[in-house]
Amino acid sequence: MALGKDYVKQECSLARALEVVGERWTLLIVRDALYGVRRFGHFQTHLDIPRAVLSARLQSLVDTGVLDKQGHDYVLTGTGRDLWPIVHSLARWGDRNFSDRGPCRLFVHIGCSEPIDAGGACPACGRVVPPEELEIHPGPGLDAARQDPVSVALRSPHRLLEPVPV
Amino acid sequence: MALGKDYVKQECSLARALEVVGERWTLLIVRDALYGVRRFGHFQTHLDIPRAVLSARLQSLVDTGVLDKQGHDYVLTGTGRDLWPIVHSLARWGDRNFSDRGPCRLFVHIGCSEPIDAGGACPACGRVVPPEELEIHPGPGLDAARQDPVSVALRSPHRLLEPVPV
DNA sequence: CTGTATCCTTAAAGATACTG
DNA sequence: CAGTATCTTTAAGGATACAG
Repeated sequence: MALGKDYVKQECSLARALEVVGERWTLLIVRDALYGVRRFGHFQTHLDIPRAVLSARLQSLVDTGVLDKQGHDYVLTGTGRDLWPIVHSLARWGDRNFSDRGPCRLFVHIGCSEPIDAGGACPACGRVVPPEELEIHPGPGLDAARQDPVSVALRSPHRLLEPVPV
Repeated sequence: MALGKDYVKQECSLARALEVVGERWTLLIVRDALYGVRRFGHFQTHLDIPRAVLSARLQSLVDTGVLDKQGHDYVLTGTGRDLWPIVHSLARWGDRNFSDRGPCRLFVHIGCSEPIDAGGACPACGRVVPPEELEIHPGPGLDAARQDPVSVALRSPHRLLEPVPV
């Protein structure tokens, strides 16, 4: 993010985190990765991001240890997967405050068949559920007349292996 | 953030949230506000941000309903206070993954005298504790030789009413 | 003290074409 | 398919001065 000399000195945890995931596009890339996207071209199709920018972001995420590059696949590390509750909470915050129709998508813990809460935890089992144990369903925030390409294309996020037409 | 035309169409909750708080500086400003900062000059001193940029960010946060301008004070709305667990989780993520000495600051629920967990909840009472009920203590991630100006200047974040020398 | 306005410099975004 | 390279435009950062 290049916040500049002063933030490093400030010894602020939040600033340090934002140096890693605070740049434009970065958290959207991480979200896609949490949904199971691994390939350059699939990120590109989904996000409609300039290739040069995507290249730089992926490189940076590899450098900081959020992604690991395995052949042509970018796969989340533990550090990266650890971002899931944050990504989820932020999306829910967006829903609560800037959507007049509620969430665009609903996440159901496959094991318990319960929708997870705003913090990403399953009310039934109490755990923060990682994305690979979730089913995605279209929510009321989506245009009802339109099918949701994401939730239609897959039930579990980790079946999102092909680029989905948006 | 001006992510561009496509994100709005994408009906993505996360993208919408990032349009509001995803720009550079914005989340740092929100964090300061959560710590009790309200005045233009205090944000400016703390963050060492150009006045023009700070002015634009504050205006934008007021426009989106994260802050409310009351006279010369910028005070968090419910929407803004609602960002606390997210800001806290992100900072903890930064600590866990990018600090070799642990968190820079520790947050203790005043009522229960218990440090809150990574999600911002108090282990004793189970609630997600809002910042005004927290005491800040310097953590091991801080340079031990240096006093932490934030935790020295105040015990509760909401006593951070004066600009603190950094 | 709280901003706005100006000017300059740098960096990032976007579009497009090209290579392994 | 997975990127690089180049070019243009736009936005942001930093310094400074000025007004309410």
